[in-house]
Amino acid sequence: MAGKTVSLKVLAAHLGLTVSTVSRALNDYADISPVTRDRVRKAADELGYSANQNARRLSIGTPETVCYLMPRQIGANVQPFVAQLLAGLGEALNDRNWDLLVSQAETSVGDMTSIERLVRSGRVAGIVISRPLKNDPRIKLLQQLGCPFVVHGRTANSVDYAWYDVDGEDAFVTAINHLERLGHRRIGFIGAPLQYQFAQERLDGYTRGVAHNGLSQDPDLVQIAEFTDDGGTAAAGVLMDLPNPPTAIVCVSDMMALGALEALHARSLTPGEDVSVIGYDGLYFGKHANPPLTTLAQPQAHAGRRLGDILLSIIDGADPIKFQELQRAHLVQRMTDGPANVDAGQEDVSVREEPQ
Amino acid sequence: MAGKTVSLKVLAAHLGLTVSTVSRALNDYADISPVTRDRVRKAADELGYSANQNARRLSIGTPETVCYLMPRQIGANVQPFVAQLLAGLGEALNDRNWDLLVSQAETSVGDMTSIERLVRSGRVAGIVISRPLKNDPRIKLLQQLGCPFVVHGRTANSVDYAWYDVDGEDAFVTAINHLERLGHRRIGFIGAPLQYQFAQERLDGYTRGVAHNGLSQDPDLVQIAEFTDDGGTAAAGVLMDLPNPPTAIVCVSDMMALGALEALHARSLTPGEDVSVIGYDGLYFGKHANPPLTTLAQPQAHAGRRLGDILLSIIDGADPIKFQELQRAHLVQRMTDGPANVDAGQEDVSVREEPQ
DNA sequence: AAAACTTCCGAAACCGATTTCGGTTGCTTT
DNA sequence: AAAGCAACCGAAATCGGTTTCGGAAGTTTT
Repeated sequence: MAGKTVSLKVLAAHLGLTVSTVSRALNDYADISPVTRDRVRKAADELGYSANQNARRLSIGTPETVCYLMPRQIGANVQPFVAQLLAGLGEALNDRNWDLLVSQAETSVGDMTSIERLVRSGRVAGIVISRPLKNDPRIKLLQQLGCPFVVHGRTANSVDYAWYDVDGEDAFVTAINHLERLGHRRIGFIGAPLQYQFAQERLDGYTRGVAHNGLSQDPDLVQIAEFTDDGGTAAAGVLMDLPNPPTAIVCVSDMMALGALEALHARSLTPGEDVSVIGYDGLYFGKHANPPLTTLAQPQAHAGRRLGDILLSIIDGADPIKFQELQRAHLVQRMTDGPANVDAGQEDVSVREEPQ
Repeated sequence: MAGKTVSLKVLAAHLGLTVSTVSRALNDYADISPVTRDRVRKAADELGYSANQNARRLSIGTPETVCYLMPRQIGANVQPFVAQLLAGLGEALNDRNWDLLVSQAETSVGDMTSIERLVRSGRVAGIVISRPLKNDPRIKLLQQLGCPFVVHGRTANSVDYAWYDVDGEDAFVTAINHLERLGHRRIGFIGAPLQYQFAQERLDGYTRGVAHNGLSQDPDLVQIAEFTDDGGTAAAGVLMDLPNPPTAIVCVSDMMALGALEALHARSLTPGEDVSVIGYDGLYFGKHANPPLTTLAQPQAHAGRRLGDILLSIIDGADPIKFQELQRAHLVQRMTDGPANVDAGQEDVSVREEPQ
């Protein structure tokens, strides 16, 4: 049971049949008698036969494999969502016994050449890409190659391909509305470089929410920084050192929000009391932040599964533009949102509600 | 340039050569004249030819692919290290143009059958598995199958296969020594279920460190709980409600340590002052915990790269038992370790050193 | 100028499956 | 009993490459 790999040929010899008969028996062809079919099945089990996939896929003409293109690290950042996404993707593929390949390139031109090779060499039948740029060249390439794909996120012009995204703009409108109800009139925004579409969307949401509620549109309230916790710290520092600092800050990511909290601590301001902070991502760790971070959570577990299903549908011939799914983020209230404190910037801890 | 896939045959026809000549030209055979070689190369580029990998690998007899077996979620836990590990693995494989497959199974018997299929169907030339059980059946299976593999972590008996691990036992001795120097005499241990070998190792380190330093060996100081933050909270609760609670706690993971911090807060104890807490993993997020978590960090980025290199060496024929690499964890001091406070359990915030 | 080498390329087997097509059996029709 | 019809299986082509082997040119040796 250990030794040599058992091919269709040796299995056939073992049974006194030909390879074609054995193959058809294993693949449930109608012209094989039930008794030989069962006999073949049994022998295959005993000998531990499993069809060579390279041969099989060469023959049937599809690699039965899709590829997830891992996003490069942005900054020194980890990507905690990758594991969950892969789990969901794998689940969708497992139902068909397809394989999941992961690929990553150092550079963005590396991405381009590696996509082209993956497709041209017949290794993958479809590709999932994450976190596209505003105008992402990979999408045009995939379209030119005629390779089925689905995007986790969107680009600026997202009409002619399949994507699954969380509505960042809507989420930020929600956040602004929430803060407005808490009495905030000057709300700061900490953003990421606008080459990423998600960064633009969330800024759009902020802008719309602020305008819609008639809040301050002071351009100084918008701070773009490096997409890391340190970036968040720096941006929050700028905001709080403004002559007229905001009473609340929304951040494009939890990581940046965590950084922002540090800036508040450094100024002896209490998040959620002196200044409200809302992050984005719903990272589990935010629960243990100081204080626990209020955030806009996305249903990550679901994303992988859906991306897989969508991609398989497209490979099966469905029209890509039928798959443009927008999920809503939902507000997870923890401890960093609270009523506006108009004295922010001055120490005023008398309004704390928590006992002890 | 978009349309049909260009095979060796059409490339040969385009050039007026035979497939065998073209193939040998592309593979640098000596019996092809430099001029035709260059001519072939150029045409291949222009037509965007890329050898079909299923055909190629069938022919050369190796899948040129390795598989990473994703660990199942333990508890409701995320696995932030997976992305980094995959990045390192991919890097090692990229050097040879090999592919990286990821696979995951719901159950542990699912793991067994999926390993067997992956190997028997010739899809992978080697496998990486993470976080083995004390006595992990997957290892025996892989050995029986004759499939090259390397383990990220170790089992109880780890003499006859390749592994890469961080020395959890040594790390916990280090932690205990550190706490002893800070004056702690009663140190609690929050562990995970001992079916995982890493859980046993870290407990062993704790036991050895405590014995070596002549500290309290009260069995009540050892608490095993679910491998989640809530498990950590529960275990820390038990410890602190002891008649004679510890002045410090070491935890088998950062996640459990974060949970432990919650238990301390609930009792109005200040981590790092009233009770010291040391985690394990070096999660980046610990930096933003309340307060920032002191931890034993492991060099995760390195792990993937090494695992990939080791596996490739074994596939090349190297002896697996030559690759048994033990990395050291190092203490990252943040804010949750401090001098022993013998009044722990009673509220005493007068010794805080931090201003404001 | 014939023999002996090189140099370079084509023919064909092979990797391990799938799938079409055709040909035996054995059994039912008249 | 001859013809017709299922049911069942084998032969062979095919997928797209790699690799061995042999042979036709062109060059050098005698």
